[in-house]
Amino acid sequence: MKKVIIITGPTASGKSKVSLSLAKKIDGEIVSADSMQVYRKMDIGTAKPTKEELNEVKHHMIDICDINQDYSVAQYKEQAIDSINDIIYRKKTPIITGGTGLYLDSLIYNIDFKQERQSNREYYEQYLKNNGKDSLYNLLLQRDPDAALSTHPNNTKRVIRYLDILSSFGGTLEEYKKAAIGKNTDFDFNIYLLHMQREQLYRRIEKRVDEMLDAGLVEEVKGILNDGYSTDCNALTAIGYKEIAEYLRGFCTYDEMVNILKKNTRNYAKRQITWFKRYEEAKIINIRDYINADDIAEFIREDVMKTMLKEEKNEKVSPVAKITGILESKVEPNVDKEDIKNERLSERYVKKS
RNA sequence: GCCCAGAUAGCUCAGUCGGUAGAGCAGGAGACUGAAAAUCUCCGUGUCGGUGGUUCGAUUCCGCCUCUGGGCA
Repeated sequence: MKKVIIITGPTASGKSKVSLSLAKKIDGEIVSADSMQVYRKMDIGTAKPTKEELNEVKHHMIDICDINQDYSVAQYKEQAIDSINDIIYRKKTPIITGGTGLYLDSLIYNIDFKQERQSNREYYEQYLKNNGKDSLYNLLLQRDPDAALSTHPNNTKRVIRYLDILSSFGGTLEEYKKAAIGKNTDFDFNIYLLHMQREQLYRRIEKRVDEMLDAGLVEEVKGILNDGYSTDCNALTAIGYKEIAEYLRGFCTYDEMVNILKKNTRNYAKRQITWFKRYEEAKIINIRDYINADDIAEFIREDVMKTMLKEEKNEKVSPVAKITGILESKVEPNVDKEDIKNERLSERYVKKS
């Protein structure tokens, strides 16, 4: 199977540097998995790689659409898969880097977004305006009770999405999901998750926000707004852009804006961490065990080589080894769920020897 | 030095006509399949500043002390 490396982690954990270093070591190319770096002109606030870095290593899925375009996972998945195949065809290794969990999922689980015909989102948005969220939720409750119970009436965005799926798909949401997933991908993903102490991460985030502001983030946002883009654009709901737009409109002071921006970034990082906890196959790299990004990249390079060797061996000796492996990994019956999770987390930690 | 107002959750504060307390923010946990940097859910025990007194019982009333504001000298 074709080896694909994924490097992820919360915002400001240093993904870009590590992937850049790794790409140079193994003659790889980087495929961004970031819902905001796809937009042109949004450079500072999305922590996009610099021009020099973009020249040093080939990057994909960056600067591919305009701010007023509505981009989505469906498009991302298709384009990213094309890029990955192209990279492999040219005998190079794809390195997927980014923190947008949904985009990563679309690749890892090979989610098929092609089964829907057309969107009725606007219809349901209008319905919500006219009848309120409870009525909207009742609509979903009638059409697919399980789908309704899997979300909350207040989450109107998701309620609308589910109604939209059901209106164009036919079956239940469960059936829709089954149809979309479950197919094997052509790729063998090695997932690396950058991790650090929460306190340290928050300090890094705050420092990076200051650096972005020093680098002229306010000017960047001002420029975008002067170009006539509406703040309703999807792209401009990004952290950094929405807060500064508010500040420029005079809704808060500069200092208030900075604090809100830092807080929103912290909260975002926390949500990302929650998402990544689901990647049980991921190897967790505690950055405190390494000297710098280069050191982490070197570890990943060696680790990928090791897993490739192991897989080769397994293919010759294998089935038995694989089966015993499964038999040995029984779960103790009366251990707390939380304990199992913590145990798994610690098992997944990889340290430099 | 004197007068006044405070001292309650990490922060800002509410409250208990005396029966050991609760909001907002911050923070934590979680969900997530075509907006995802989006959207949404759940989570509040803290010597109620210290110390003595009154009382069956004090964070609440009274005294003293400490600290912080603000005013007068």
